[in-house]
Amino acid sequence: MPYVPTGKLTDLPHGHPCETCPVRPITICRGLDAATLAGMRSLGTMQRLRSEQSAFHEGDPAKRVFMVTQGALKLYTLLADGRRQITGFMFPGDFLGVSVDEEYAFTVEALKNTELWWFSREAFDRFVGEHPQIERELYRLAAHELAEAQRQMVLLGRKAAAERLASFFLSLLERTERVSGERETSFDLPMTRIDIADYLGLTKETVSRMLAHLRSRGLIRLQSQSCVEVLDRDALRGMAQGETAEVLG
Amino acid sequence: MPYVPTGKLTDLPHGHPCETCPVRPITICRGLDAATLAGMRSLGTMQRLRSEQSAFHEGDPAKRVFMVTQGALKLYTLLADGRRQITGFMFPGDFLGVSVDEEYAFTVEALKNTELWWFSREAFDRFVGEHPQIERELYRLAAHELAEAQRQMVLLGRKAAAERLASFFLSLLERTERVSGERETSFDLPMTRIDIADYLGLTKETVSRMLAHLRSRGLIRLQSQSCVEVLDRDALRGMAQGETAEVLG
DNA sequence: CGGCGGATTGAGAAAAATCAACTCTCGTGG
DNA sequence: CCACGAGAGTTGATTTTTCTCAATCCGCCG
Repeated sequence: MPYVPTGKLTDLPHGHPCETCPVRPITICRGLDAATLAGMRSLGTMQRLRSEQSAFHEGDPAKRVFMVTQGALKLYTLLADGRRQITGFMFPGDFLGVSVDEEYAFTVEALKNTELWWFSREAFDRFVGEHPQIERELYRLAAHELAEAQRQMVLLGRKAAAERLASFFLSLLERTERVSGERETSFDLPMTRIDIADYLGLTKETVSRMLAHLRSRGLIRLQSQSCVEVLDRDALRGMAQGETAEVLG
Repeated sequence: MPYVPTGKLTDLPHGHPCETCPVRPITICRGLDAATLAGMRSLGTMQRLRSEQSAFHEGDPAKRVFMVTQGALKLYTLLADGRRQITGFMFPGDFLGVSVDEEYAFTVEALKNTELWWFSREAFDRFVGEHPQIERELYRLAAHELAEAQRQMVLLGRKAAAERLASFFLSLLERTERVSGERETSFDLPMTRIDIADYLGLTKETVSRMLAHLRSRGLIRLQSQSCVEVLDRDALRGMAQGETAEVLG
């Protein structure tokens, strides 16, 4: 029976302990067994990034693939006048295999101190050639990414500001649960309000206001500026899915 | 040297004559050679759809994969209250291999009379198992799709209405050129204004207004309601990339 | 020729962006 | 240990963009 990603860690084919992120564009983050990952790592070079340092920039020749082992990163694209769209975040266990173009189509920048491993494209291609089962896995994972990308298109194209934030929070909560393997009621926000805004297609002010709105409705509580507690998960999900006709009330 | 999709038909690895679409989410449309396609077709069943008929609906069990041979289709997702996001269009040569989930995450509906071939997932999996080189090709094509999806996120998250329309038109023009293999100055719009709006995250009225705006600026001309002639390609590209600070002038 | 649906245009409303002021946090140094 | 300051975050007022609602136009098919 073919492996079908469902977003639940327990459904992974090999039970690899690496966690998953709900929001990743060209990143591939799961489904490789420990031996495979060890093999990949033996080809790789470890690199530490301090907060705000970049692994690479949009337009750099795409010579490397990456795997995150610690920390968190954001992926973004800039328009000519500086407008920025964050297309995803990366967390430990996420893999970035941009075997698509000559140049990176986006910039990858650390949200905090981060450790990652990189491999040359050639070494990676050789490795994949020697491990054919990876091929299919990569395809399935890429297809899973595509489904995520579609969800993000729905969010950006059709959801109201409060719905976007609710969706984002739900994704982060579910990711936290996949990592811990337990039911969770709170999660961490390793990114700034501006980063959230640039991911959700909003401004930092709107993010702030919608945060206040979700709070005043009793859906969430801020344990700190970067820790969100979910008080009413069903209502949050309802809002994320656009069930709430009157978003502001 | 690994095959790297660049969007140009001449760069395809096998020179398969099937065309490409600029806008496709989980669709995979190129890179398979004629013999492979013939093999796939021998497994498949031909199906004709009349305009507005669906190949399948969001939530249907995902038992089939598809290949388009004639016509055009739209892929969309609905929110609870009926808001719709079109995540892509499919054209002849496009392949839809949703080997991701138990259920389709979107609806596929014909824009006009359309001919497609479907295969059961099992038959397709078997076929791919017998043709391992397809595996890698599928991964590369999916990665290419992901890059497209990212571009669409930038469009939906950060571009103004006129810029979205300009980007869309440029994509369609470039696709038309890839199909014909020649420089083109006009292209067809097989979808309604509402479809365009739902693809660009706008309303039909805004699409209409921005169309008028591009026209009044001399960037395009409407040969008919569904045929756009590009008069100033550079200006259109400039607008698509967000170079125009004053979008309305 | 008539009518229907798609497309356009206009006026007003709503959502979010922008601009501006202020507050809170947190790290640093006295 | 506490005061300070810088940057992040919040809140408010206003503007802009896009949406919504409504009227009309147009093209196409019967």
